[in-house]
Amino acid sequence: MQFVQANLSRPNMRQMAAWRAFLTAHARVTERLEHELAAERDLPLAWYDVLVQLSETADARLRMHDLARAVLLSRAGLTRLVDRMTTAGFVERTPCEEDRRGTYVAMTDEGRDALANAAPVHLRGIAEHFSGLLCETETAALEGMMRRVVEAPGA
Amino acid sequence: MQFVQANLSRPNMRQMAAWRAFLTAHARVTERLEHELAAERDLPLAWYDVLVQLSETADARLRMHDLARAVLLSRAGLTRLVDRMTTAGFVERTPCEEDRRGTYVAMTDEGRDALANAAPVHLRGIAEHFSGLLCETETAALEGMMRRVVEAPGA
DNA sequence: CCTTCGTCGTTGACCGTGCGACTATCTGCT
DNA sequence: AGCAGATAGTCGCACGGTCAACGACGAAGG
Repeated sequence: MQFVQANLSRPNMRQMAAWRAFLTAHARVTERLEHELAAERDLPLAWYDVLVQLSETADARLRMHDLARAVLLSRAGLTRLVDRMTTAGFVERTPCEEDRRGTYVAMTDEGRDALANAAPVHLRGIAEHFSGLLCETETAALEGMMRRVVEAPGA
Repeated sequence: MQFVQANLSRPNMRQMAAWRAFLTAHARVTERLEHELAAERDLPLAWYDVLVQLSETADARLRMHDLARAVLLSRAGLTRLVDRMTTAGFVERTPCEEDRRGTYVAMTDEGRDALANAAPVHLRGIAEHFSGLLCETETAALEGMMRRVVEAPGA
């Protein structure tokens, strides 16, 4: 295991095969999930993501900046996404008292309903198209690898 | 291993953790690669992808339809991408004699140069941000999992 | 031969995202 | 207190993507 970081110059053939499989797997799965959610609940995946992130906080609200990091979006992109979700009635903006530059995004009851409604579809999709295809050992191994990739000193 | 497909209803906590790690890993890695290639060679990743696909064929040309499938893009999207790459001089369109509806996209010498120039940067990036973080066993395991996901009877 | 249907590639209208610039605000230092 | 620099969120712009519709062409059947 101490030679894991050895080959830093060029991936060999096996490594490239794994890399490509990784890319297409991601593309296929997200595509399937996106389509299912759009077809069965008429909800974009990005919206679902926002609702999930909000639902996992104690008071169902998050600062724009933190929410942007959580949903893998630029702050500018999130501004508009929250705009749309606000007019749809799923979230609302509230000013931040502690830091008057900031804005909280809070989930509305309507948003909570939409999430509760969409969650089963999405979770079933994940199980069907991803988790269900991996045994326990593999799942654990995958999480380890992915965590390492995420936490690598990248940028 | 015969219970792999067992839990098809909802992912458990470990499975969700793996799923999320998978998502963020993909986002982080592609983001890093995209930025590196843009910064060091001023080449979008999508352009690089097209050039790679073309370079891997016998005569360095591909029908629009096939190219679209290869780079995970809609045909409409590819039309515009090829438009831009044509004005940049990296590829050129040639009519298809066998089927006069069709169009071939062929890589130009300039395109070949751009690819040769960009490849080291991109491959180093893959090695540094992905392959290099996985040992041989893990790489093989990952490829197996991803292949299974891709080939699952999805849509 | 001609019709019908499917396929190939392109185009127009529209949508969503990232980047850079900008304002407002906070923080740390003198 | 006052100033410099960092940070939060928004906005204009350009880019790149999808969807629906279209014209051109090929394939199958009468």
